[in-house]
Amino acid sequence: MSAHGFERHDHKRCVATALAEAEARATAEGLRLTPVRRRVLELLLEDHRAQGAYDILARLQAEGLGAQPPVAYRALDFLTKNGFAHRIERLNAYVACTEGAGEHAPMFMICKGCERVGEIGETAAGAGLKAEAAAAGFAVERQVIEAEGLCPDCAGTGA
Amino acid sequence: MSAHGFERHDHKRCVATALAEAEARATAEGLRLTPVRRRVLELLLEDHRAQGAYDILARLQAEGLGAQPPVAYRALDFLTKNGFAHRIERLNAYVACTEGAGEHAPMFMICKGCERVGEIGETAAGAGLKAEAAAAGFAVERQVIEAEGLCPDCAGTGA
DNA sequence: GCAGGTATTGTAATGTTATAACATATCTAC
DNA sequence: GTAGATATGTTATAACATTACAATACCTGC
Ligand SMILES: [Zn+2]
Ligand SMILES: [Zn+2]
Ligand SMILES: [Zn+2]
Ligand SMILES: [Zn+2]
Repeated sequence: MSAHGFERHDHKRCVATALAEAEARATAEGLRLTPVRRRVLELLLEDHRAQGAYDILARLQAEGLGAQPPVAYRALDFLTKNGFAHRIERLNAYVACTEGAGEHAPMFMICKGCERVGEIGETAAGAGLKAEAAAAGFAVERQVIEAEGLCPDCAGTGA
Repeated sequence: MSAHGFERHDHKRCVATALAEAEARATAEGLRLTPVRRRVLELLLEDHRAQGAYDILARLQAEGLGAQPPVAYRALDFLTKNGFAHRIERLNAYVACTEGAGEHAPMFMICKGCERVGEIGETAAGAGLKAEAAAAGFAVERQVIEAEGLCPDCAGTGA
């Protein structure tokens, strides 16, 4: 089931799976999923909305896990560098990864109605981008593919 | 000459053409290309690098054209809304459009070596994005497609 | 177990990007 | 020339991000 995050689903299971996979991969690859990092991942997993670094920071502060911006940014850097989360450039915010595997260059769909962000792992858009870049002799190191609009639910309600 | 901005070219002509087209389109569509807006467009056209709002603001200040952030942001908003310039989300910065026509959803190639930004008007990436979104029932209003890496010149030098 | 190096966290200060809100001026249409 | 719309001037503040350095935790070899 190609979960892009908008369809109805058992989100508790969704969270549990993601967390378990993260733990497993961290162990396998010798990554240290420390308390702050793990907690930030949990916070991002709470729903499929993107959260800003300062939203995360506020939560950490409330829990006594860190008081200054670098605490949040460092955890988010760790999570994004290792593919547990992604940064949404359009929003200057972060979402938990819903595609599990390590390296990937996904595309995102950002709903202006409900603020959810859907992820698609490998896309025609990504392939197209690589092809265009190659044709121009451009060597791609990182790519950003984001669509902003209305998710199926929100488009239906005319919102 | 599908100018993506990286190839060698007569940049004076490049600027003159863009400016003339902007004037023409502004007149045709009843848009007001005021002194500040026109000057900001000129500043963006100076080269094919992206410039931050505060870079622009500094230039305006030096020229006595405006002293506060909103002056720069408003001009940039006008230019981007009307397709004379584009915002590069990855850089929180702005480039002049090199594709002339009105509505378009381009992709950008951001060089980490020389900081130039190349634009491609309509791309396979854009088409792919639309297709993926449609398949997911997502209604796209705006899209962001940006590749970061090395341009042909910079990739050659191993930089 | 303990020294020494590496990775992580704590904290203060600061830098950068962006907007809200409201006053004033300019343009356009009638 | 007056009214309404559009654009600009200005203050203040919000939102996002990093630098720099100190302290601690952790691993690893001995
Ligand atoms: Zn879920
Ligand atoms: Zn939605
Ligand atoms: Zn040029
Ligand atoms: Zn370059």
